Amino acid sequence: MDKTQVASILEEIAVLLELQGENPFRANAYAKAGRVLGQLESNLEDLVHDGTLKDVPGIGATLCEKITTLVNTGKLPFYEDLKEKTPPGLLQMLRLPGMGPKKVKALNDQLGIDDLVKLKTACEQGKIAELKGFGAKTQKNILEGLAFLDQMGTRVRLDQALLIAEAILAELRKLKGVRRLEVCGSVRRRKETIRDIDILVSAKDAAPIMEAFVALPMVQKVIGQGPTKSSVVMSTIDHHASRVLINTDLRVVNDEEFPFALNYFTGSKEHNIRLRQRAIDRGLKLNEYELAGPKKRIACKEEEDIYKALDLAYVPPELREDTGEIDAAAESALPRLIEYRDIHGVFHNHTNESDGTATLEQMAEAARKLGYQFLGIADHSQSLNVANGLSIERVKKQQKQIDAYNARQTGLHLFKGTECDILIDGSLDYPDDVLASFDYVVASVHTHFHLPPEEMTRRIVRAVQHPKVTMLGHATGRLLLKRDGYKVDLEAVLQAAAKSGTMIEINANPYRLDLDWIHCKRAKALGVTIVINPDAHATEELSFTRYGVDVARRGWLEKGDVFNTKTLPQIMKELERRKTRG
DNA sequence: GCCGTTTTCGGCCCGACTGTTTTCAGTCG
Repeated sequence: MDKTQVASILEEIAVLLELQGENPFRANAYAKAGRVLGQLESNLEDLVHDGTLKDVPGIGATLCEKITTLVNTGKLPFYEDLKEKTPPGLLQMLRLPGMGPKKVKALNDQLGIDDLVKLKTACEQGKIAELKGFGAKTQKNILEGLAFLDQMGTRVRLDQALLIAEAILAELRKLKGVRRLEVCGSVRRRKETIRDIDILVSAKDAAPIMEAFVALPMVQKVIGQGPTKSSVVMSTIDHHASRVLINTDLRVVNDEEFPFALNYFTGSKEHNIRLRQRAIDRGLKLNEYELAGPKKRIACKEEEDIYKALDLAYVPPELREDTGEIDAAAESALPRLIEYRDIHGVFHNHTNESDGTATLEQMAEAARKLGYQFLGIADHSQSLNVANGLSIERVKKQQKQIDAYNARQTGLHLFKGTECDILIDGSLDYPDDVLASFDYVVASVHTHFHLPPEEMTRRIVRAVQHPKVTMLGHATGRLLLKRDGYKVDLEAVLQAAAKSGTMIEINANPYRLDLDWIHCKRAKALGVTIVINPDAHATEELSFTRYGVDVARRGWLEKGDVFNTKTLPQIMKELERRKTRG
């Protein structure tokens, strides 16, 4: 059983324990261990086998033993028993806003309610309002929540959250009295999926801001409205015409408090706990309103000042995941993170010759307008019929078209590429002489997703080792919130890439964001070069690149770690070198 | 269940808001 599966079981155990009425701190220990495992860079199997698992912070003797059992046998009797004891309907009930483990347990114990249907009936019969600790309002809220549950997804993608967050900021910015404003939380940290949006505003008078916020046209439902905090459900239609619903909180503080609140609400929780501990070690107190010693406050105008006051270099939001950033900040060893403006062009893009919507000319013009020095054209290869993959004849025709374009000297250079399918056995979809006609080759898996992990790993490693392969496309094939990646031993893939000098792509399509940020650090440590590609199928999708830069930043990558930060002459030289090598 | 350069027991972030209550528990982030 792999890391992700173990992590999700631990988090499920935490919920089940809470529903049993267990000590919440015990439950939290499982949840925390789950999160820690989810962020582990190294292979869980390795930690288990060399006995270093218990050295991972948050994992003690008991959890070490349970995790070991899970990894080795794929089962855990403790977990099975817990699941046996807990009706699955209780977990559904927890999804209702305002319903936590205590209330669910009370309903189950006192009324025997163990699923959403029974809950709805009890509400309609007025039985909930009669219970101690419940009332008419709670009963009504449950009914409203039940009606809402069907349309309410749990998380949304980063691009969807940013669409809403940026629209809200634009509206709030217009209001009189607003001094500073910022989106906080996981959106500011640029996590790949988002559960809720946190907006922070500083103003002298909070009330009018609150009023305007809950009256925004995107607001579908007001969950709560207090003097300094409001909570609503926002609704909008995204670029692909699908409805997006997301919880959004607004906090209003005064301007002196703004940097502290900004820091606090940006999180992550684990990062905040470390910061607060560091404050305590210095005889200070840090919370969302102030950094203070026993006698007086330490003035901080900006968020940077808080880190400075704690003898730390400023930690960019993307790094605040408690994966060593505080120690690095203390030693002035933080990376100088890559920025969007460092990118001079991208390699993995499609035209209407395969499954894109724009012509080669249109894609080139869009890239030129973005200020890129180059654009790589990488349409699908011959066997991928569903995506109108290019026959060898059509490849030759497209390459002539590219030569003709480059001869015109528009200021943008087009590279001849292909997104070449990795066939089931790890061989490539064009013969070597055709592969040699491209400037570069992106190799990707698009078929046979369900191979056994060993076979999938062998397949991808073989492709990575192929001398004509320049870079590996979307390493796991995941589609966020839709489809898990194929089962592959990424460590083996990264090691193979390091050895053969093959690059690994961060696919910046917001559905993918694959390679995941977690693996970027490991790739860097192994000396693998990363390349950020939008996988654009339309001119406007070239802008996906920004999300790939976000992933790279979360993965501690610097300009020098990413191939497409190099200038056109440098890239031409490097691609030429690779061609003559193979 | 985890953790410890004050502790091997007794903490574990803590404040805002809601709804139920006459002082507070539960939920959420």
